[in-house]
Amino acid sequence: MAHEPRWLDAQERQTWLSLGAMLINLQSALDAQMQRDQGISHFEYQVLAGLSEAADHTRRMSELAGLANGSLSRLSHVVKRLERLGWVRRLPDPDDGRYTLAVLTEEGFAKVAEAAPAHVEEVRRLVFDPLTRAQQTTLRSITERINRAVDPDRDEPDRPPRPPQ
Amino acid sequence: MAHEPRWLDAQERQTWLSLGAMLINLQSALDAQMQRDQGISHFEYQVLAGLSEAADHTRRMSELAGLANGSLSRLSHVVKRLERLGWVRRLPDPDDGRYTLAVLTEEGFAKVAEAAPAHVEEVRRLVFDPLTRAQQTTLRSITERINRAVDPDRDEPDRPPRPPQ
DNA sequence: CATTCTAACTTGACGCTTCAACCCACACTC
DNA sequence: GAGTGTGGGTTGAAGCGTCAAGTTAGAATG
Repeated sequence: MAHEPRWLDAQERQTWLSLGAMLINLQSALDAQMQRDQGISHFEYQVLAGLSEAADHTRRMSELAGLANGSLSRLSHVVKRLERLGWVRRLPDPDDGRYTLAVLTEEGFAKVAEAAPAHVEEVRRLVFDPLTRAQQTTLRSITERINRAVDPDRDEPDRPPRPPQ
Repeated sequence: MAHEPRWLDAQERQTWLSLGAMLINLQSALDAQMQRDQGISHFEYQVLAGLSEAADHTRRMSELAGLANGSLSRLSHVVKRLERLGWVRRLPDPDDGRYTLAVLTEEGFAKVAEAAPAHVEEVRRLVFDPLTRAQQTTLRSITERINRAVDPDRDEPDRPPRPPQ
């Protein structure tokens, strides 16, 4: 038999409602800005940006999917579109034919460069500017904790891997 | 001519990456739990829960859409499905025929009651348990600030409306 | 009381994401 | 080196959300 559930109290309830709203609305705001200004989705931007930050503008598909927080299947469909648009090329990894490498083209890089300034500006406006420095710091810690609860196998970037026992 | 964009520094970048990941992964975790245990989406649950919390298990469609953070169009499609499943009924508001009232049925209420315990448990596990009390408090404040930045016309619940000048 | 306006809601089509099935390259085993 | 396993990637179909267009009820205007 199950225990009586630990219902949320009034405080927690408000916090949860507010977080739930943010989950939806922040996403759609970022998507709307990117769609309006650049005609691409926020996810497509993340893919292009992920490539532009790689040393040779090249990444494995699986690596890219992780960066953009999407499934491999979703990425595959999206990269097919981006390839049709001439912003990305795909080729099998010469070192290991199981991997596929996605490479940013010149035109693709130009697109990211064009989109980036308005995007950071929007992130600043919606996320950082409304918060105090202390809140920004706490936000990082909060999101890292929640991310670990959601996916314990996840390794936060820039955090040294815990040494094996 | 545009100013040089205020790029994110290393700190901010990590915070933003972590928040972006949470935006996606928390949502999909909640969705996955609800789909697995109850065969419905998290959004559908929110709709049913929104009705179950109303005095007479009845709400206007537009009110419901706001509660569940979805468009009216999306809600209309979803309620059609919930109606087919026998969990919700729709009728025009007798007081004002422009509104549509959605009413939770007995079966619909039973469904929410069945789904609710595991849902709160999941919310606790993923959101509240990993955080300190102080972080929980700060989280509310952070999400409210971001929500206001995203949509300035939004009125946070349980916050007295600012008196007109 | 006719006209116009506004806002709530619905609908269908289109586009995107998911899901399951599949293919393929390499590793591992015997 | 044949057989099996594993994991990366792709594909097509099915389902869901969005968008634009349409419908309707009531308010506002004359």
